[in-house]
Amino acid sequence: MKSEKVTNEDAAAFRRRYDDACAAAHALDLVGERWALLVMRELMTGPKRFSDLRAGLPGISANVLTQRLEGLEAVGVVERRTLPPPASTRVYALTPWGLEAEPIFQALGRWAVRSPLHDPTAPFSTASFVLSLRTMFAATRAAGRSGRVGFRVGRESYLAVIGPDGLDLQPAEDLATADVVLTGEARSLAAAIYGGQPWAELERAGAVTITGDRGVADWLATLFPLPPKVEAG
Amino acid sequence: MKSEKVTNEDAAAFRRRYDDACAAAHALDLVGERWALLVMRELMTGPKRFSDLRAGLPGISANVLTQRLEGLEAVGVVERRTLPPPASTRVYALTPWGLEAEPIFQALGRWAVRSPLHDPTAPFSTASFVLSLRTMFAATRAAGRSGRVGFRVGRESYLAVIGPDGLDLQPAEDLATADVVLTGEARSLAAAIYGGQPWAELERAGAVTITGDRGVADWLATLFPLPPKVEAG
DNA sequence: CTGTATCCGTGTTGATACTG
DNA sequence: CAGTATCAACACGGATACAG
Repeated sequence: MKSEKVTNEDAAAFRRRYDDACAAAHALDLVGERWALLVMRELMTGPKRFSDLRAGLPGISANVLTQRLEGLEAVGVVERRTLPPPASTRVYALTPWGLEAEPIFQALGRWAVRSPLHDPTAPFSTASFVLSLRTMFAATRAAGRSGRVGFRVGRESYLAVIGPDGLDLQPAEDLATADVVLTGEARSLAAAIYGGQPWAELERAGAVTITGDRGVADWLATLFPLPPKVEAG
Repeated sequence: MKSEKVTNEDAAAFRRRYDDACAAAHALDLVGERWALLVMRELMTGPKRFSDLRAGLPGISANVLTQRLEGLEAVGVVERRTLPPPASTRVYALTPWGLEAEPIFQALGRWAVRSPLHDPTAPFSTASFVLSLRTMFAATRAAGRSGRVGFRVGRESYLAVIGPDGLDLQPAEDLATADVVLTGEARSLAAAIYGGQPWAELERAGAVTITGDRGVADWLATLFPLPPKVEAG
């Protein structure tokens, strides 16, 4: 019934657009709907299935996720893929242009992390954690030293390569080349990296497992400083 | 009547918040509602009155603008001020932290300007124009040369100082120190600076008036390159 | 003249239940 | 697992009336 009356997808995607030539306003036409940017955030670290997206987006309902994926696909930000057999699963991925939206998340995150109302105890998806590391890395703190840190969060794993060119943090199946591998929930890893909680404490609590060079883990926890909070309103 | 039932402003501002520790998600809790970021955009170039905001936001209704201003004030992004007599007008201004949100607009704008669906013929507010110049300035194109360009758009005026430190573009009442002053609608100025339309053509059409060194105006129009469009979906 | 509050039609959002 | 259908609540936007 809906598809009978709508002549093209653009009309559906732009039901309520801003009438504004400003490119930032256009960005909000494209990805300003509720949940749209968070769907993109989940896809920034790689293709995901429908249910993986739901898992990383606490509170989204299935129909809204469907609508957002359709809308993002219509404007060229997301594409559907079907994995080759034997998986044959349908996944959603960002297009190359969608991938270029990462600076938007960095700007939003850097700004909002100063908010006095920010609640860091809420659910924290793996994609958020990975993006936050890429956002908050302070190259000046690394001071020429280099290292390789593996992360295992849930079923996903990532490798962070810190060197003279900064931080390169990407999904990686093989963490054998890492100096140290940190295993745990995103929230626990964040507690050490952002909250200053000692690794040993998290290990005792069973929240984190460290394999390899603990010195590198301690060093890592000094590389992601948070800016000071704004005075509460 | 509203304030009788609502215990605090946070409840009103967060009726529909994401349950997510990600700072970018929190940013959307703060400023992700429809119109909120565009209200901030209008305030990025300085305090404005209610009716000025409406003028720069085609399509917003008075009650929605009131709601957004209340919400942004509640979270510490906007503050009300009353100008000293004899003006005694109430204006809205960004707080220092609100002003720090400019990188968000730059990231959004830089990303969306590549969109094949972007319509540059829509209304273009003065604030958008000024922000777009700050966003798109390419320091490498200036190549060591310096200059001072005044802009008069409607009743507002701005001074752009281009030098070794890049571009500094701020509101300024006195444009006497400018090498050249460009007067016209934002859209006309953008046609030359972004669209490559010759100044002379715009002058003949009565859309732009140039006072001073035309060579500086021509040079200016080379300093704001737009990235290539993405292939249409 | 500058905002603010209220009513109301319309469309979007989100929870539950359900189907391929 | 991957979505669709239905429905209630609420947000948006227009008009209008009101307050400083």
